[in-house]
Amino acid sequence: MPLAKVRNQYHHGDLESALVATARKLTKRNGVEHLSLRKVAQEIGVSPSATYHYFPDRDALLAAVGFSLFEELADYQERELAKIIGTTAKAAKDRFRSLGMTYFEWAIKEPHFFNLMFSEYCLMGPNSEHKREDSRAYLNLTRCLDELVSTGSLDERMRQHSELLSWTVVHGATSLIVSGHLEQDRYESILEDLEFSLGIRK
Amino acid sequence: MPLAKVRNQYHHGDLESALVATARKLTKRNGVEHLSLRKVAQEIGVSPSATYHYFPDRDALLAAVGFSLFEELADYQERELAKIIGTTAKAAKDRFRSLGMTYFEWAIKEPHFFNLMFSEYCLMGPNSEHKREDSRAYLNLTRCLDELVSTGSLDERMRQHSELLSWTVVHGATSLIVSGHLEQDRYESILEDLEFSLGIRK
DNA sequence: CCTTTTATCTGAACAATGTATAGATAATAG
DNA sequence: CTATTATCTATACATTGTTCAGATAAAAGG
Repeated sequence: MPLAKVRNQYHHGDLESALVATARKLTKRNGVEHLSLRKVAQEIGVSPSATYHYFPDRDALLAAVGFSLFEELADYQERELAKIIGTTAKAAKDRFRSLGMTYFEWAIKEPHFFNLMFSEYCLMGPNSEHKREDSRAYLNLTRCLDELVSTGSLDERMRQHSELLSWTVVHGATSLIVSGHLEQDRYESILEDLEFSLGIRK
Repeated sequence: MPLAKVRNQYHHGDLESALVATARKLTKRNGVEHLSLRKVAQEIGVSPSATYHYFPDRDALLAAVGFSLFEELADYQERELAKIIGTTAKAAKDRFRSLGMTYFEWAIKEPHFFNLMFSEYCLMGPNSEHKREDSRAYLNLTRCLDELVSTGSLDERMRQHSELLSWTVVHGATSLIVSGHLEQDRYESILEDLEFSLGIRK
């Protein structure tokens, strides 16, 4: 049974994970466009050609990193969501706010990650297995909106409009701020504008 | 007086414009990450080093292309806006809808352009001369919202919330669709959701 | 245990890239 | 007509992604 052994001079043990992890680290530091396959291999202590046993090319490695980041983001959101307990209207509103804030904070903390996720390396084709409907982040949003309705904070007629609206506002504001087109301190007020327009009053 | 002469074997005449134009063409075809400085020079018929008299590096050329695209987008939006004449409430609503649709259509027609504009090549620092407030696109939006208010289609209390909300929804939905996270045919209904939540009824 | 097979990695090579530097050429100014 | 300046070329270098033949180790079969 192949144990995850430490570096063995020739056989690495778990090179695939090491490639993704190291590519993640270097992307975090220098951004997508400056990630070098050779540097990744060098950092691990392996020859450049070794990578081609696990990824057909550089793009595929970056895509693997990118898609794993969606999971990381969802993990982070769910951790923060879990901190808000209760079934009151206030708790539901806090959770809605939290979903918007965590998306933004996560992107601001690591803008290179955010750029990778929505770059041409992580394009989601029509047959992609990573789609919106399956995504945990989107599921969390729909659940949160349902809570708002059931606690009387969101009008039922607004419910169907609020789903894509919330998502696009949160993503759009984050994208604009990360790319420098919008000041960072505007974000929270945009969330308030969203809640206001959806009829979620304090 | 130096006329814009045709290729003169040695001196080009207007190499700077040619560089931007050719980089634009190749980016449109192959995307940002596959743009090669040498290919740009070759296409023009000039040596690779010649480019460094006008741009310090590849990133600067791409930034020049990117920033010029913001002007192109605004041009397109204004051309379409000019087709809708009149000061009625319906005209104002049509213009609002047009602003959202043209942003999206422009991005869908040339996704490589859209990706460049909001990539790390076109980062807007705090001292950037290309900022939101100056931007024509944003000015058109504010004017359009003022029209909606003055024609009685938008509540004054909603006016202040609608500015950033409209912008982030339009940009966010476009970004998500371009990156494949959202189906293209959802866009128009998102605009309708936005109008509904802002209280702009038909 | 030994041998064969398979998975994993290395080494060397290739073309293409961004970029720096020195020098050539043409336009301009005196 | 000469000197100066702007513009471009030629050459070179390190780095990149990628390929391929072969080396090495692990697994499988006897």
